[in-house]
Parts: sequence; C-alpha cells; structure tokens
Amino acid sequence: MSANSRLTIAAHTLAWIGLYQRQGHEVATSEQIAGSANTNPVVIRRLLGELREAGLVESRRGAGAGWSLTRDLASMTLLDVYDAIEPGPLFALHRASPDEGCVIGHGIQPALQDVYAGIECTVRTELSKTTLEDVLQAVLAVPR
Amino acid sequence: MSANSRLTIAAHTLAWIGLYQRQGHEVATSEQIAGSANTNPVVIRRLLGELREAGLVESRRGAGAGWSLTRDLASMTLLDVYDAIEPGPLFALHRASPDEGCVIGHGIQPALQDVYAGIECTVRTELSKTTLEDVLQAVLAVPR
DNA sequence: TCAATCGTAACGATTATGGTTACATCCAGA
DNA sequence: TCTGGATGTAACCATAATCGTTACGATTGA
Repeated sequence: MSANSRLTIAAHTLAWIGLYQRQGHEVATSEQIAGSANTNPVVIRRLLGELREAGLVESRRGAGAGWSLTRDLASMTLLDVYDAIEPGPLFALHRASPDEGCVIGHGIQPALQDVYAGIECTVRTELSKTTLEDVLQAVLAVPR
Repeated sequence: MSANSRLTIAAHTLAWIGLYQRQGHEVATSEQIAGSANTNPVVIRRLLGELREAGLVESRRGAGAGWSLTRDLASMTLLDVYDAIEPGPLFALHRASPDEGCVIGHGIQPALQDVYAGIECTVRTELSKTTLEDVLQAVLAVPR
C-alpha cells in the first residue's frame, strides 16, 4: 500500500453522508458507507471516530443509529479533515541523530526543518482552499 | 518510522559531498557520509545509486574509489533530488475501487485527483525553489 | 598482488495501514 | 421489558515501505 488513502476515504465518507442527508435521511451507517467505498465498516467507523473527535460528525447509538454531519459541507475544508486524521509530517528528519561533531551533521536538521515547514504550510493552504461542498459538487459533475 | 527521511538523507549526503569537495578532496566514501548521517554505509550507497541514475553524482570503483558531484550544488534543487528518489504520490486514492453504481463512488476519484494534482504541483514548485547550495549555506549558518 | 571501496543480494526489524472477526454496549420501538 | 440493529473497540493478521545489517563478488589504483 504505502501512501495515505485515509484522506480519500474520509472525503468520500463525508461527501456520502452529506448527499445522503440532502436526500432526506437523518443518519448514515458505517455499513452503507463501506459499501460505497468498497472497504470494511470497521475501517469507516475508525475513521469516523477521528472525525467525531474533531467535531465534524456525530454519532447516535442504539436502534436507528448512525452518523450525521455537525455542520454544512460548505464550512468544512480538506484541511479540517487532514488535521482530524492527523497524518505525520510530510518529510521526516533523520531517524537517528546525525553526528553533531560534523558541520553538516550539526546544521542539517535546522536547515531542512525550515524548508519542510514552508512546504507543509503551502500544502495546508492548498487544502484549506477546497471545501467538502466543492468536492461533492465536483463528484456530481462527473459524467456517468 | 513512517514518514520519508529519504529526502533528508539525500540532502545531507549531497551537502556533505559538496563541502568535502570544496575542501579539496576528490571523492567521498559512503562510509564517511554514513558516519556523519549516523546510518549504515549500505543505506548511503543505495541512495547514491538512485542519485547517480538521475545524473546528480557519479562513482568510481576500485582503490581510491568514492562519490563525486556531477555539477555544482547551486544547480541542483530539492525537486531534482525528490524526483531522483521517486517517492509515490503524496495522497493515494482508494486501495480498492469504490462502487461505480453509487454516485459518490463513481465520481470521487476524478474529483479528488484534480485536487491532489494541484497540491503536488505546488509542492514541486516549492521544492524547486531551494537549491542544495541554499541548503549548504543554511547549514553553515547554524551557530555552533 | 593487495587493500579499499563500490554494487548488490539477502534477511530481519519496525512501522503504518487496513481488512477481518468478535463481542460488549447502547437504545428506539414493539 | 425485550430485542434487533448499530456503534465502539480490541485483537489479530496481511501487506508494504523503510532501514539496518551482514556478506560477498567486482573493480581498480598503487
């Protein structure tokens, strides 16, 4: 596998719930979403649990249980989702500390940290430009 | 581990070779670099092999062997390095195809692909703004 | 020839992701 | 009060990427 499909599954999930609610339903179940995303309901529940901690969705238990959005898709950006599922940094530094006695080893981490921080910042800015409503509209615009 | 430290190790390696050559040495060995980066020489050789395929470094075998840059650090950007070590996409789509019979399942991949492509584009642009010479200068500017 | 270094295969450890099963918990509605 | 359906979560396994390590053949200047 390797790369993160978590943001993809999360966006899929939120768009699905949003459309389902727009069709008049109150709550969506993890099983329905898993069917659409072609994965396991537990995977969806795990992910939705993280989105709930971030305040993007809420769940009801018991009979007639399921998941619903806490606010409109237009007020959720991909950055909100990204932060909710807390991926690690895009680029990591050395896994073992470099040799501090070496000029390069001493200065490389602060130097790269600055560069990496700048890149993460632009990625976050880009993510914040797309709302889940944008995603849903783009989905609906795809020709059959 | 999780995140990629490959770009970090590659930048460390190139900066190290660049500084070493600037000090009058012809070639650097994987063992020297591994000492500075606190890793194993084989890890460095593997990485340098990929950089060589991209034309950034060259190697000499036999006695007095080692690695040298093919061009100045000022003409190498982090994007060159990034492309050389070929990381996968930043964000992946679904690992299993979503349900094409579902409106969301049908349109979600094209919709997200556009967003992801835009983000990768900005990341690449950012990476291309920093040369390895910039990195080396930033390293040397770190106070002891 | 020899010593140093690359080139590379092979194997194991660690980690992230995610698929699956299982089961306790909860609660609206009969 | 029961019960069915769904959540909440633990547990385990599979897969894959990265990395550390050992080992050894290939190369080549001295």
